Amino acid sequence: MAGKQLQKIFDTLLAQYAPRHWWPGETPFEVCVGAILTQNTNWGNVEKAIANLKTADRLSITGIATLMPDELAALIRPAGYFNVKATRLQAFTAFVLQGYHGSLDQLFAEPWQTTRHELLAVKGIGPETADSILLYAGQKPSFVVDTYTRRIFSRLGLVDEQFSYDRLRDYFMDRLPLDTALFNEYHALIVELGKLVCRPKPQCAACCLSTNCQHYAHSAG
DNA sequence: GGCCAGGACACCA
DNA sequence: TGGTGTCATGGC
Repeated sequence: MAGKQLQKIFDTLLAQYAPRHWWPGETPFEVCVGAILTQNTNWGNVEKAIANLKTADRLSITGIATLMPDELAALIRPAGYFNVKATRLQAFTAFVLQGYHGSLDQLFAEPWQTTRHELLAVKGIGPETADSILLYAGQKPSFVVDTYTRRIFSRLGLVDEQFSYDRLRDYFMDRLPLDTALFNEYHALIVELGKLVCRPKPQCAACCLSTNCQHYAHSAG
């Protein structure tokens, strides 16, 4: 029943916005970098940081791992929190180098639940970042929950806004088939809707649910 | 000039 | 276990 509801919401979003073809990133490693850099940051800023890494020919596991922390921080400065994220990027590259000989293919060859557990043990990789890496870089069926997911589905009355990350994630994974393509598109569509209409402090519940809301033009800027 | 953006972590009660 | 402060740039 609830699964059908989630499927219907997905179908509605897909009809409204069309496939989003996520994640923006030319390689799995670029997706991993983007997942870390986008933490609490506008994607446009992340693109600038990634462009800097490409220009410096440092968008690779060893390229990032062998930079001095302050040099890496300077390159990713546009993404914000650059000192914190430089540490996190190097923690991730060290993890892949030490545990998997620098090979993402080897990392993703494990059972993905094991990979998730290991990713969460890397300092600076929380649940959303781990799930983004698994889903969009590793093509594993791990549903990604983000701020928009929480806002939208709590305002729809389907979940409690106070749900933990894992409980919210379980809500989707217990009700949808473990389908990588479905999870990929579902999260992308949620973000698309969220960016357009889901403001942190809506004037009414419809502000995050439909572009037809009378407040939409105002709240969406 | 303030708000917001595709979080995570340390610290404290 | 839950709440709060910190990390920071750039667009609107």
